[in-house]
Amino acid sequence: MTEPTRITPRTLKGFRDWPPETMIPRERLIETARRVYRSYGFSPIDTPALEYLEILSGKGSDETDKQLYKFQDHGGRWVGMRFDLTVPLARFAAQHVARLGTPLKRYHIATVWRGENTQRGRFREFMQCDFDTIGTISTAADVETALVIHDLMREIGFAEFTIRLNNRMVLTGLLERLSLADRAVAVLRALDKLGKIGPQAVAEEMVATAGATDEQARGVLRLAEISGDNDDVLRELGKLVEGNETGRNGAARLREVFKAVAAAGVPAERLRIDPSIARGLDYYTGTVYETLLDALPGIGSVCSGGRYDNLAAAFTSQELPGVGASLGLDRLLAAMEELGMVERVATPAPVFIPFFDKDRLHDYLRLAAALRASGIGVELYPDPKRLGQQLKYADRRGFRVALIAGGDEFASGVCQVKDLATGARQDVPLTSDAAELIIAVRKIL
RNA sequence: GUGGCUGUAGCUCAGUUGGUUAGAGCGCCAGAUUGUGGAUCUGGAAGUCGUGGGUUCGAGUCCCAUCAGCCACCCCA
Repeated sequence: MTEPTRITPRTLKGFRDWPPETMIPRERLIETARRVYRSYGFSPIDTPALEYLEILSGKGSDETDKQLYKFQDHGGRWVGMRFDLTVPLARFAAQHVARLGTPLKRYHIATVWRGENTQRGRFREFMQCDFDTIGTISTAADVETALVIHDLMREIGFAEFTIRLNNRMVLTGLLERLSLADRAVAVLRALDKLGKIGPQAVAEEMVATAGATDEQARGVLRLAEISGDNDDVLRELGKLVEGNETGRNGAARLREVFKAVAAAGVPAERLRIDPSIARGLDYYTGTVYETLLDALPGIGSVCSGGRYDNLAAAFTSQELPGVGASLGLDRLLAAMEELGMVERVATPAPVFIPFFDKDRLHDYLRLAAALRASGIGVELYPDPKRLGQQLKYADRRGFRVALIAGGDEFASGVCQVKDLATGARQDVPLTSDAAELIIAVRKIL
């Protein structure tokens, strides 16, 4: 026998494996997102990972085109892997909205791919959890979007986070007043960096890359000088866009959204009107959202989104306004891990049955089946090894309860219920339906 | 894509101006303890020093390339 040539097992840059101890919390996060979305009436959809290249390219900024994974398929078609869930939604809506009707509320939890350089909390393959409301321009939908973000974060277990709100129309209005509207993209891109590089550097960038005058740059940066609580900011903002129709509407809408979100019970300290956030994506036109973790702002926004006037203009003449946001699941998970919020459990089932007596396999199988029938997850150890070893295994994996039954127990018709956290044991009568056992186990769980 | 830092056992790391058979802690496996885990003790397995070249009598150590991770730019979840 010659030694076979082995291939080094490895994963691509920016792509990762998910062993049980990371996949279990990841699935838990997905379940939470689903539950919250559904509670607001959003319905699930899915779309293909691969789309015709023409569907995907040219939809975001020129950057997204560069990051797009693209290739020719076996039939010579140019195809691309989706880099977000919004463009596929636009295509989906254009194709199906006639049948589905509006408002169309959908959520979409799926993997996306971006061929960009990796960093902490930044991968080439990652999961997004999008939710959008399409076909309405009502402020109610903007408000609901913020409420969903809030519920989502709270349900996931974050107490301290900040949803930053702005409205693109405020910025547009301001830029119109300053005669900078034609250079909006470059100006807003610079402005977006305010928190990171400071007003001085932002002004320099505006002059350098957007061709703004010093005076124009100063004008934009008056946004940054606004301080105080949310009400103060709103008031100042109003003054700044005075006399400009778009800006006034934007400020009014921002105020409306903010008031309604606060009225719906979101604590004021979770909300922050921030006139400097622009969001890079060009298609946002109204309210924009960004969510930062107070304990880890450096990892970036974990849930971002906004309102767009016309999502599917590239695909249909039908106007489809909408609003939505995207939870960056893998980034959030990376943050939670860093903050020690991820409990390392390697078993999804809470109950462990050691294979104690090698002649009692059938009894153990029946016992396990009875508990599963009542909705309790059970793992039966596959080998009749020493009990100590089996319990050690159960301990390592994080099982909560062990059901121990050997010759003594079977002889007296009981089963030992052991709480693995406390070590407490108790004998419970073993019946064919295991009713008392189930009650005893439930008490511990 | 550009620039900087890093890469030794499953994990965290040590490894002297290049010099014999590359070490530790934790973890893992076994035993002490043939029916009870988390503690202790004893023993054990495990590394082509990221990978491929080069310099050298000799490379974990120096040089180059490459792959991967982290950081910055850029952009974003």
